[in-house]
Amino acid sequence: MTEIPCKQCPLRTLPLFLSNTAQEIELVQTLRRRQQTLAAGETLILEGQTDAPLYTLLSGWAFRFKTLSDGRRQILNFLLAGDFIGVQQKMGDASAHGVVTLTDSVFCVFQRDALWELHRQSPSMGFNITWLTAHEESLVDDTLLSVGRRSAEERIATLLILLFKRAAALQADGGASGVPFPLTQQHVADGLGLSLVHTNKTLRKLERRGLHQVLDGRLYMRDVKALVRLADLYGDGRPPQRPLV
Amino acid sequence: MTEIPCKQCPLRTLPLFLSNTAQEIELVQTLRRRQQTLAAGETLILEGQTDAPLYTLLSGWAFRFKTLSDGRRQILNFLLAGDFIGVQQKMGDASAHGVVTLTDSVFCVFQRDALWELHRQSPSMGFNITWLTAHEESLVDDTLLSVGRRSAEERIATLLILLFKRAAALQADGGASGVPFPLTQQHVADGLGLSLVHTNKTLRKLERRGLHQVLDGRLYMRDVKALVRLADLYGDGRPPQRPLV
DNA sequence: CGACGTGTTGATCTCTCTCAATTAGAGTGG
DNA sequence: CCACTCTAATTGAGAGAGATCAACACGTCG
Repeated sequence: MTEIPCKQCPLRTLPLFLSNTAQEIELVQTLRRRQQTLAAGETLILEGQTDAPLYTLLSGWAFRFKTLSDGRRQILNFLLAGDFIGVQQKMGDASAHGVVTLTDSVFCVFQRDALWELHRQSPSMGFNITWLTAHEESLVDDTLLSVGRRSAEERIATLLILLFKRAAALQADGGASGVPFPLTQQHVADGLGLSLVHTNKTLRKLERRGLHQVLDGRLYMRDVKALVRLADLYGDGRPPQRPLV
Repeated sequence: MTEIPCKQCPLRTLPLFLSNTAQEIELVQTLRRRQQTLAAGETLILEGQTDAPLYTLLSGWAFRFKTLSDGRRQILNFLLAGDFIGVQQKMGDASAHGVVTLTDSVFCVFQRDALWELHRQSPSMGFNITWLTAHEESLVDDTLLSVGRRSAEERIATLLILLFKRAAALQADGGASGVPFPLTQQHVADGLGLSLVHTNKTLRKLERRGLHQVLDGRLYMRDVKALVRLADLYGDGRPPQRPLV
């Protein structure tokens, strides 16, 4: 597979991403070491691995996770094209989480001090990385709210909506034809702190109620209103309604 | 209350914090607008508030949280001296979470574009902020693992250990005399996705078993080994033991 | 002194987990 | 083409961790 130069990175043309100056793109190109292709289900970063480099997910889906010693696994968040991987660890540190692909994926691999060089040579990109990191945290915040305080039904509705939104933003039709849904029910369970069996039953219940449909590896939203109501998500920016008492 | 110049910031002398050049301190001083004092239980940032500035917690305890419209609350993480607050929101954005104090607290308030100025004028401090942000995310990751996959006992053990560690790092004796513990059981419950009643029962169980003690607003660790075993926390860097089958 | 916030405990109730079994592809090898 | 194996999805049944409901104790405070 031939490597695509940063200048022609397919992600750059998406409306989701900021446009950069030619200089900035050149800088990124300098720091990029190579591309790495992984098949579905393969491990990019081992939990506890030291000296993992900085990656960017160029295409495909993956997820970050942590496990307990008896094997219980919690998926921390799902990674889609454009996401950073490995900002967390200080050089020399053990990675606090593993990363595994959900689909065949391509990653851009950066030299280990890329994060610092990026800050040093382009404060504006450094600022963006801080912001992206903070934004990723807010995704984990959302999941924590779900797992801590939402019922199984509500959690699943929330996950479907949020994943759909993210995936839809990456495709031209904005999700009209559904979005890829490469997760198994085990992934959904591990992402929401539920058991596999209960995840299955809840997923089926919502599907039978006509709220959504997973078909052939794609997710279709059939009743967004009902899902949003279930998830108790409020439109961007509007403050949550507090209880009247 | 007189304001302390950054040069004499009490946090700077703690071993936990990086030393900065005189220039960097001068820069921070420039961007700092004022100090703000809040009593225990007061709100620093309202959920959904727009244009919240950037803060730093100079002294005291606080927490970030999100709520559902029916009042269910999830505490995302606890904030101790030295923590940043408000890196998440892009300017103009609504804050995705609220911040409330647990004790009387003092915050440093920065002008809204401080984050950008810091990056622009000191890439090295910008880099540190990225790292701190990533580190805060990893705290949320830890909590998500707890809430998603640990039992009530395990969650509480985990929380006690992690809070103790953070608080102990801020005091001279390293926690030998216990650490402040300004949380009510409701806070513990909201931080761990448990009900108040079950939190109480579990807390009492661990206390009766001699694992810890909460006395007069301070937390004492009585059997760290047992707590660590319960929490399934492994020492820094050692990879988790995977199940043998 | 009554109101309120916090902690405590007992008694149910229920949501979700665990255990068990079945079905439906997809891939492999003979 | 047909067993055979594996993974993922599905469904039923029973069990249990944790939620909810209800009281009460204690200290603080106006």
